[in-house]
Amino acid sequence: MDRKSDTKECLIETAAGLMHARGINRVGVQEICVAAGVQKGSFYHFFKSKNDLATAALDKHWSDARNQYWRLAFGEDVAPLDRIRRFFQMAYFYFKQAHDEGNGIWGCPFGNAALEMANQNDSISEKVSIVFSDATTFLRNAIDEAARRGDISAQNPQQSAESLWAYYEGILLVAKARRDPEVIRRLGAEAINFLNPN
Amino acid sequence: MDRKSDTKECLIETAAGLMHARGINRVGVQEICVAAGVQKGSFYHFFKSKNDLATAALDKHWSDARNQYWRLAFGEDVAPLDRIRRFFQMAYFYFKQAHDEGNGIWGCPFGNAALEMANQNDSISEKVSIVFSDATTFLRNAIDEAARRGDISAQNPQQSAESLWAYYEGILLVAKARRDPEVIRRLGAEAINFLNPN
DNA sequence: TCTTTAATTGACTGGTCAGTCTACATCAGA
DNA sequence: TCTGATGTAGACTGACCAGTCAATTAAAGA
Repeated sequence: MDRKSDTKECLIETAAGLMHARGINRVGVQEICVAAGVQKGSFYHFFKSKNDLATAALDKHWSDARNQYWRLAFGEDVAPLDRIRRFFQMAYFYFKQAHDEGNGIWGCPFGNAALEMANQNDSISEKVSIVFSDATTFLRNAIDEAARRGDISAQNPQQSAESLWAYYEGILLVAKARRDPEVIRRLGAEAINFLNPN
Repeated sequence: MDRKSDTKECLIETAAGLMHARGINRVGVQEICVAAGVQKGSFYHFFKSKNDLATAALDKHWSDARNQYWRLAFGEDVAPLDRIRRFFQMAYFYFKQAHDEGNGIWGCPFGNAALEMANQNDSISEKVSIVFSDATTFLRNAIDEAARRGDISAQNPQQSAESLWAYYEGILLVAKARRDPEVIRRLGAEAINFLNPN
């Protein structure tokens, strides 16, 4: 069934882009259908609701980010603290490029969705929660390894990882609010201070 | 003109509450009017648009928070680093209480508005930007004083202040996403690590 | 009292949007 | 070739919503 996966995949990709750019609530099903070259009837053949599609779009965002972004940043070719530094640098490059190409700063799709849909849609909130945990684990692993090497003395590695994640989300929020990618570069460089490296 | 200020003020207060709880876009003019006991025509007598009211609501949020919250937290009765600690603790108590009363965790009204209205409404974005700068100044002043006292060695106090603010926004975002006020307590306690106190 | 301005009322407009429904097309397997 | 499942098409429904408008009332100054 090529048609099925084509149409469905196309809807998810289109929605992922539009919803990241403008927010879930501010993109219509009609608009997604037109952009994807799909009729409304087909849309509701594959998805039982718009939130269903939004959840699928978040899934796609995460699997993409995980493979093309996180795995690279946290590759074991450099020391663990450098992986964290690289993660924040890559975030800067990514958003700087998007900004220079004329798109605004869209921020973190999961953070955006969390704020937009909190207390409104459970399946999306759950998805965001899972992504947050998954992301924190990447940071946690690097922190653990850094502690094992003696690069830092981590009293509470899990909490440090959660703190770094919150910091990352905060940086993206401020950068989006100020429409200034340099925020990510400047504040991202401070991230490692959190861990009080030796 | 008592009527004028009464009706207008009532609309602003009602809108501030509803919009904080559910987001600007998800509250209708009609709903605000009903909750405030005001007719639609009166609404548009005082405000030229819904965004106009939203901006006024943010103004009220900030003047309230500034007077009842920030001034208290950053009172000079304690050492500057303790003011920052107190600020994060007060945030925890505030959101914990709201959570226990059955309201969800609504997060920071300015961060919420920033993400919701970014690339959509300039007057709201500008307002948020001003509030962010103002908030950062509170943190900046405390950091400067701490550095003067030798409690910390601040190489770049402005950047440290911005980092702390981003961290605060990130904490509230994660707490809202996870619907867990304890996030604010746990991660808030780490905030001061950023400044590498002596 | 008369006049002008401020405030209020609530029906109405035009538009948007999520989701439905019925009819039709395609295709795989029997 | 027939059949049933899968997918496509797009008009339609009903709800909602921001903003308008003409008519009315209240207050304020001369």
